[in-house]
Amino acid sequence: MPRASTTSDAFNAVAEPRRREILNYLALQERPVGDIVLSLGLEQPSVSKHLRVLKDVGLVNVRRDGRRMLYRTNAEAIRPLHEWAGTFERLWRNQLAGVKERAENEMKK
Amino acid sequence: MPRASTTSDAFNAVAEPRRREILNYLALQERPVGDIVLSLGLEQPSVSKHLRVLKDVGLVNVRRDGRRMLYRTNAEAIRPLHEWAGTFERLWRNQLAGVKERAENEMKK
DNA sequence: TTGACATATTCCCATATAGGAATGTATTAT
DNA sequence: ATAATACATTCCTATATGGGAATATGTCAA
Repeated sequence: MPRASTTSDAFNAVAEPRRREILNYLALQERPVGDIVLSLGLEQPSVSKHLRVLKDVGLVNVRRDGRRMLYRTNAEAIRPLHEWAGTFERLWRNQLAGVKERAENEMKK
Repeated sequence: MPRASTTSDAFNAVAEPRRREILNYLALQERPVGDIVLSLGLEQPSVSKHLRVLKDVGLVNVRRDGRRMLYRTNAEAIRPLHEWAGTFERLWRNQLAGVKERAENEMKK
């Protein structure tokens, strides 16, 4: 069995660095495809394909404006990721505290 | 060019659902491989392979205990994910506020 | 209508999977 | 030394991928 499809969920979709860049870029304003192409320096078909994946998992919304398509990040779809990662927050705080404490004890010697 | 390797970074590594389950399971205590096999109901080689990926990207730590290997989640390595997703937090808050407001305006009509 | 513009899709290909089965390696017990 | 235990690795295969190139689709302008 190969890897799960990139369109199977947000986790798989954002595994690709360019798609994360696109989401960053589209976070604050909706933008036409051409702007993404220019700003991120990717080929147009490549951008369209990435947008397709992002749209399929609901990470971006689209609307037509004349002959342009305006895309925008749907932040809500990123939330599950943030929440899953957030369940470990306590742990890294404690782990860091432990490291710090050990370092301080080391100083006292 | 195919997809980036699962071991290329934490984002790719956690795209696989079973690996997220393993990280959840190993979050609070270190555990031997056999426990993971029993608890998650996966085949042993499969678990070993997933652990290899997680170890390669630093998402778990290992130590030997006799003939067992004790694995534990390294929460610190999950942080970048949490932080990247967190940059969108404002947005989904605003977007939700917008939805709520629109709904309330609708009620007033 | 024809052409230009903006975006999407298709085709081709090398590559990295995840699972299953089988086997290898390290460590302890007898 | 030998067996048993606990993991790790290898081999196999079907499949989804991302990039490049070419082409298709849709919309506006003249």
